[in-house]
Formats: sequence, C-alpha cells, structure tokens
Amino acid sequence: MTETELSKTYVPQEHEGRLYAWWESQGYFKPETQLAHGLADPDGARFCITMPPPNVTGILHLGHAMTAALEDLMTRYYRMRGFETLFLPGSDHAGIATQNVVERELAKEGKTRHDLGRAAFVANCWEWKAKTHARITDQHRQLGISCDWERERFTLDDQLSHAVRVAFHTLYERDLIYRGPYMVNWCPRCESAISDLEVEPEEHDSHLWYIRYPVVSAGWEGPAHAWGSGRWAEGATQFIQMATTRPETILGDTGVAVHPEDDRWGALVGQEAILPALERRLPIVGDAAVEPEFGSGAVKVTPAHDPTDYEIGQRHHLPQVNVMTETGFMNEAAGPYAGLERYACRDAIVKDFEKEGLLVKIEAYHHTVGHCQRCHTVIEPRISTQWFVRARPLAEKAIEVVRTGEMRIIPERFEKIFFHWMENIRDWCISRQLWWGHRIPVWYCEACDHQWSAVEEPTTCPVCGSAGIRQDEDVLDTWFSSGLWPFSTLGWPTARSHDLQRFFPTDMRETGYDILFFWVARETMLSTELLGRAPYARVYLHGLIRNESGQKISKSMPDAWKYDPLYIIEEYGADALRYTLTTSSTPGNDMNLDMRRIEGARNFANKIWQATRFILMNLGEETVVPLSAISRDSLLLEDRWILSRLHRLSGEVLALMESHQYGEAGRRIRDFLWDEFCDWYIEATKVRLYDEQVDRTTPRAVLLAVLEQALRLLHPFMPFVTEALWQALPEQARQGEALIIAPWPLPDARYLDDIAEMQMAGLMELVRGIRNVRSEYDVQPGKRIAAVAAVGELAPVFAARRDVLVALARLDPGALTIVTTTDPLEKAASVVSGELVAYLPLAGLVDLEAEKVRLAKALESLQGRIDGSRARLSGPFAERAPADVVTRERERLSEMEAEAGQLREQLARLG
RNA sequence: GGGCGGUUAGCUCAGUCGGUCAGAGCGCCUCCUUUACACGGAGGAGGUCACAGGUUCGAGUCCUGUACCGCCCA
Repeated sequence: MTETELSKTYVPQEHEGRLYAWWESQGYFKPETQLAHGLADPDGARFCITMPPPNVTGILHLGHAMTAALEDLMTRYYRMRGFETLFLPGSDHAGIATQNVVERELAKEGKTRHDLGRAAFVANCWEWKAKTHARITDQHRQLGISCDWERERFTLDDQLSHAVRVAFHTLYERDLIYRGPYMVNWCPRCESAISDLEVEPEEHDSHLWYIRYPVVSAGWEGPAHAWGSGRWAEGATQFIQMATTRPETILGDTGVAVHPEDDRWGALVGQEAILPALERRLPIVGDAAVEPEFGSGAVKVTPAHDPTDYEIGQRHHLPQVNVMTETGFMNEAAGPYAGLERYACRDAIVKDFEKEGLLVKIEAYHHTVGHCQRCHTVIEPRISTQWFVRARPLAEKAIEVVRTGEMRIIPERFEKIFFHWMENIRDWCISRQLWWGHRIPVWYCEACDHQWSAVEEPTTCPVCGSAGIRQDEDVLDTWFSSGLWPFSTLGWPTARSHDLQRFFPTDMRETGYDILFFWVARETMLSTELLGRAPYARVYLHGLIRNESGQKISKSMPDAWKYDPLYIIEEYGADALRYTLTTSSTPGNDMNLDMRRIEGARNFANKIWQATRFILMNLGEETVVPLSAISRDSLLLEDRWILSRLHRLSGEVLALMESHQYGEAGRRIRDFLWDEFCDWYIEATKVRLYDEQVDRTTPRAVLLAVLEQALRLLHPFMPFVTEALWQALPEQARQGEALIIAPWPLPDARYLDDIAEMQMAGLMELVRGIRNVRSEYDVQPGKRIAAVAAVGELAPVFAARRDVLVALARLDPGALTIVTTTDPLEKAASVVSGELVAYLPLAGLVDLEAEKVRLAKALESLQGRIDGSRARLSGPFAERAPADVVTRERERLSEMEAEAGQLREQLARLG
C-alpha cells in the first residue's frame, strides 16, 4: 500500500474508508496480530480497555465520539509502545430505553406490547437492535477506532447472559440480593419500578393546597350528608388544617400527623379526623418528623404513596392504602374517584373540597418533582414487591479499592464524589417490570412455595420435585449486566478464559462523569464482590460537550444536525474531530465545542499533508539515505536544532501521555510540526534543497526522519492522515508495514543539543527582528536588502549559515556582512536582540526621525523591565529565591542591559 | 441545606511541583497569489488572569471570603 503522489490538498474521504478497511483486514486491531509480528510479548506489558457499550436505542453523539477518540488514542499509544493491546467493543441492550422506543413504534400502528405477547415483542426488540447496532458500529468505524471487532460483545449475548445469571445467583446465595415490598420509584408510563438514580428531579411551579379535615368530637361523630352534597361537613366543630402538593393522594390517607409539641394541634393527638370523601377514620398522631414550620404544621399521612409518610406509617402502625393502578389511574380504593387519571382526580377532588368548604386556600408553590429518566413521566412513589441488592457491603469494598489506589479516578476530585455517594448508598432496586432484558433467574414452586435462584434453567422444584414451577416475570436493571462488563466481556465466569487471565483487571475506563454512579460505581461494586479486584486501574472522566454557547446539545435543537459526529466527519474529516475532542478540554470539565476549532484541526491535517508533499517532491532521483547512515558531521545548525527539538518533544510527550495529559501532548505535537518544523526548518532547508552544488542528502534525510517520527507521535490523535502520509514515505524512511503498528518514538538523548538550540534561537530572533523592521518601513516583501550583523561570538556560526539568514530575512547575499562587533551604521535601521544587532541601511527608506522614535520606544519599554529586574535582584529576592532562579534572573538582566546598550549607542549615532 | 466546578485577549479554550506564563486557535489590522500549503506566509494590535483580603522574596498558580454562572447530592 504505497502512494506515489499526494493530492493537492488532503481530502479525508479519499483515505479514511480504505485505510480503515485495510487496517482491519490486516488484523492490526487484534492483540494476536501484535504477538504474531513480534510487536508485543505475551508475557510482557499489556493494555486493555473495554468500550462503554452504547445503547442500541439510537445513534452516537459527540459524547460517544469523545469516548471513542480518547480510548482509541490510548489504545494506539500503548499498541505502538509494544504493549499487547486490546480495545474491546460492544453495545448495551438498554432495557427501558429500547422497550420504550419499540413500544412507540408499535403505538404508531395502534398496538401495545400486550397485543403481541412477550415472545413476539422481544423478537421486535431484536429486530430493532439489529438495525441500530449496525448503524452504531458503522459510526464507530468512521471514527476510526482500532478495536477488536471479533471480540465484540452485546449484553444479551449467551455468554454475557450466563455471566448475569452467575452474578445474580452468587449474590443471591451470599444474601446480597433480596426481595420484598418496599416503597420504590414507579414510572406509570413504563409500568415499572426504577432505581433512585433513574429519577431526575426537576423544578416545577405548582401549588400548595391548604385543606382541612373535620375532627371527631362530642358534637359531631361524622358526616350526615353525602360527599358532594355541599353539606358533608355540616355540623363539624373542629378541623385540622394541613397542606399538600398532591391532593389526589388524600384518598390514600390513613392518618394525620402533627409535631407532638405543637401549640396549635398538639392537643388533638389521640383523637380522630374523618377523611373526606371516603369517611375513613384517621388517627391523629404525634411525630417529631413533622416540621411545625411547614404549611399549617399538620400533615396528612399517605403511607402507600410517599416515602416520608411510609416511615411515619411504620412508626404508628398506620395501614397502607394504595389508591392507584400501575398506570397512574385511581383504583377502586379511591371510591368515587376510581377510574380517573391521577391529575384529573387531583382537579376533581380539589373542586369537591371547595364545594364542601374544606379547601382553605391555594398558594403558589415551587418545588422539585421526580421524573423518569427515560420517558420523563412524573414518578409515583409506590409500594411494590421488588428485588434489591444490598449495596452497603459492596460499597465498602468499592471504597476500599479507591482508597488504596488500586483504582484511581482522573481527575482526582471525583474520588471524593465517589466516596460520598458510596458512603450514603441505598439498596439498589434491580427488578424491572419489562420484557426486554435478562429475566431474573429465580423460580417459584407452585406446589410447595419454594423460591430459589439457579444458573441453569430448572425443570422441577429442588425441594418437592414438582414440575409446577414458574420463573420470575421481571427482568434485571440494564446496569446490572453492564456492571459486569469489564469481566463478562473477557469470559467471566470461566476462570480459565484466556482473555480474562491476560487482560483483567483492565487498565482504563474512559467515560463521561455523568455516569460515574450509574455505571463506574456499579462495575466497581460488582467486580470487587465477584472477582475480589477493582475492574480497572484508572477511570478517566471527560466532561459534557455543549455547543459553542454552552447549551446542552439535544435532538430537539434546530441546528442539532451540526453536532452529529457523522456530519462533522463528512465536513472536516475524522481526524479533525478527534484532534479537537482530545485537545480542546481537560478531564472532568465540560467543553463548549466550537466548530472553528474543528476547522483549525482540519487545517492542521492539511498543513502536514502539504509539508509531506513538499518533502516528497524534493527527494530527488537518488535513493533515499536514512538518517542513521548520515554522518553527524554533515549535520548543520538547523539540522541539529530540529533533531534536538524533536527529541525534546518526544520526551515531553512521553511524560504527558504517561500522566494522562493527552490534550497538552497533542497541542505540543502540533506546535512542533507547524511552528518549528514547517515555519523554520523546512524554510531553512530550501537553501540546500534548491542548490545543486551542495549536499542535499543530509537535509533530505533529516526532513524525512523528523517528519516520520512526528507522524508517529501524532498518530494516536490523527490516525488517518498520519497513516496516509506515512505510507507515502519512501521505505527507507520508515520501519515496518504500517504506522499503526510502528514503534512509539522514544526520546534519544544523543540528539539533544543545547548549543544548537541556543544558536538557532539567536538566528531566529535576528530574522524576526529584521522582518519586523522590514514591515515597519514597508519594504516590499520581495526586495532583498543589505545588512550588517554584529553578533559577537555567534559570528562564525552565522557566517556558516549565512545562506539561511539571507533566505529567511530576504537579505541581499552580496550585501550581508557578518561581524563580531561594529560601530553603529548611520542612516540605518537597527535590530537589537540581546547582544545581537543587525543594521539595515535602507537607502531612502529610513526616516531618521521615525527610527529615533522607534528605538526610543523600544528602549523605554526595555528600561522598564531592566528597572524591575534590578529592583528584584537588589531586594530580598536575591537571598531567598533558589540560586538557579536568581542566576537566571541575572542572565536575563545582563542580556537586557546589553540590548539597552546597543539601543543607546544607535540612538546616540542618530543624534 | 451539603459538596464541587467555572469565571484568563472580541469568541472558544490551554496554562499539574508558585519564579520569562500572561499563551493557542479563530476573529481583527497591515502586507504578500515567493515553484508545499490562501485549509497559506510575514508583521501587528488586544488581557489590572471575576472581586477583596492573606501567605510568600515572588501568586493566574496556595489560603480565606464575596459575587455571578453551572453541576452533583440531600
């Protein structure tokens, strides 16, 4: 796979598809291939990431792209480092979400899942999964991720389902899973329980209804007239007043509670109120949980429909009366309101209270209401028999692995958040009244009532032998199966599975901080409990991606299409998107994605494309000589400089990658390639490349070597363009058959050259100064001008590279004098940089007055800095600051003083 | 109510042992179609690093408080 010619600009679409197909067909994404090529040692270091499985409900968004970009960045880095690397992809069945989507599709045909029956409905879900899964996979391929598709997993795969059963069974046997009737969060639309985490609190403007119930007294034993007659409470002499945000729950009231020491109501404790409409007798109880400050100081108690009331009810043995159906309608217990939808009932009951004179007032009230994360329906607290995981013992182990550092979270501050959540954890409701998912592996015997959990499908009751057994109808929370992901995907519970032994515990979990509790916490708890180890060594959390105005990107936004990863890839290329995502933010912080940054990244890809084109078209006819075959003596200043800079960069990038500072690493690589390699080194080599009289082998070798190594450094950030360019390089300039499996460039200290860097810095400073003066005097860009450079001990160095100076500063080669020192020239503009000076006798162009002003201004600003530096050095700084810092400051001062001296001299000359 | 994050050039963002750190990209101004690149090159303008204290020889960088924005938990 080689190319002979590069197109005029980089067109991502021409390369991405074919390169990805080629990589995949060559098996480069597989650890086995690395071993077969001798690129990794089966007993050596390894690196493994399991991909956070996307939901099969829809399409990938930028958050997924972020995850994919970062994971693949790490994967490619470690693969090149020679670690045996596995990036394992997969997807998630997303119980509620998928079921909702499929139900919505059915609803279009006017059907419900009950019309189809369980088996047919699940079959429908599988069809949906097949479609969306294909789309998601295609998107991941377009992003260019190098995951091992042959190891792809899905949470409902046989093996993973087996893992779920083993996990459930194990926890069940350890008494870490139990079943019972408790207050849960119920979604009336999903008709299922959901966990605490799946409830999203949201603020609402609502009302506080102040109502009153008549209290039984000597003169009034109860209503004598029908509810709705307007005379229901006639004759009552005493009322207890309270406030509620949910009038429909009145029908489930089984008591009234007041604070025992409340002045207003305390005396009523022990008496009874009559529940309007239903005429149930409600004991008035004293309970310290009642806040005397809130509302009227008395509260109605609805144990079956409110968590707090549930507690109060438990304390005072109040009955639990459920007045609603699973779908949020009032049931027969609601008496005259049975059959009404819960909010219709609210309106009706308020109206009736008003009619009966029991509505005291209505106040506007702002409060938070829980909503279903998946369908946004208002959650109804409900007593329901569900399965739970005892979270506390699991949480303790999860806390432990983070405390000991076995698992570290990046950024570190999330460890505190993790601890806080774990320390206050509540039992996890894991049963869902759905059809799409892992059915709970518990069976009940009709004959003897035995209940047991099993891994293998039983046919008879193990106690009485009856064949009359039935499996629990419910399915498990999706997060229960995804909580097993880092090991179920590697073969657990088969302990001797090769992948499990080789790759577990895994090395990295990359995901958004928004699912730290949902997923990372569950994975950690299940892994520590079931395998006794943290599931991974590191958790790297990225932030949320918003649009450039900081708004959360949602499907309903009119310009949502602009933030579709596929659209961005089509428009700018996958590399541009990936580079932007990996270099524009820091872990744990949200990011406002600005398309201009993506455009800049695209431009960068094109820039290195152009640089490579330039190099390739200047290689000449002769065979390319690799840098290793070039004598060190033939390296000139700029060669030594760029090689030194490259190896310094390699060292910095290595340190940054190892400390997970990927963004900074990517930016440094860009800065090197664009600002140093392209703007200075390539420009400097033109002197030699365009001269047939000189040695062109050396610059060609250096250009190729530096480019090749820089492409390797950049590859994890921009895999496609770097591979495309690398393939275009002559074989002598690269090792191996593909950049994706090329060795990671490690710094070589032999190339570090402080002297060359210092000398080149001087040359560059002088060139910048000359360009500046040219610009200020409006010298035509093409015009070559004369110069006298007085550069002290650098004179021989500059003299040796005078061609470079001439080319970069556009000097007249016949009129350049390089000397150690010289008297200032008259009628010349001067350039001063430290001790280096250049005089530009711009005949006819130099306005002496303007030049004086210009130099005086420069001197003034310099003098300010000199004064500051002197003041520091004469103060306590000189004694208290570290020696090297003081030394550096002294050097800086003397350099500035030298420069000031030069400026004064020149000013004096100008009069 | 508790906790956390953010506030750096017009815009989007970097700045991890406190000492050329005041930066990048885009935008803006001037010039340039020079045989890699106008998805470009050269030069330039632009910020009291939210505010107030404190620690220190020295603070965008550490501490305390305040304001505004946002998030999480209860």
